[in-house]
Amino acid sequence: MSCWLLKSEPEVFSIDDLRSKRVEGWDGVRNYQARNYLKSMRKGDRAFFYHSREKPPGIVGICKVVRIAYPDDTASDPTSPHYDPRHTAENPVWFRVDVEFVEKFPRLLSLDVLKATRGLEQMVVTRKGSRLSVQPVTAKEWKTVLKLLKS
DNA sequence: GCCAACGTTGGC
DNA sequence: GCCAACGTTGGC
Repeated sequence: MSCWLLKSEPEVFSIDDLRSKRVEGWDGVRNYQARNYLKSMRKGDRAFFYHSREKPPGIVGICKVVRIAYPDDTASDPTSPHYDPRHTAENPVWFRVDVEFVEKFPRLLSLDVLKATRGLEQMVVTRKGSRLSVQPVTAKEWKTVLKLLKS
């Protein structure tokens, strides 16, 4: 089982939105590297839910993959901000997975804290200029982050 | 809201 | 296939 980190602007889609919907398609990803990570996700994989463009940004909870990658229809919708004419039913370019709410942390683990935590120096999200919205997380990093909740 | 860092596009 | 110009992301 792999671990991931999914970024979302809470103004657009927050952990609370996921909690009330229970399951939601993680759509709108329009970056090839992020898409490739989406496609390598397996059912049951867990992901940190990260709020970006927040004050402060950070990890707010956990969700899990309940459906593996399938075509992201928002790419076929001309009215969608994520529309891409190259994407067709025959040749889908963009994909999404479905994620289910697992838990919301009692407090946010801020990016500042993550950056200052020993063992998370190599974590993708703590690296400068890291814009990837779907990121792999190592098992070790996953445990280190969870430990922060107990401190 | 600014802008650095990054990804993509397209002229050549 | 290089790389300048452009668009976007996201911390600050």
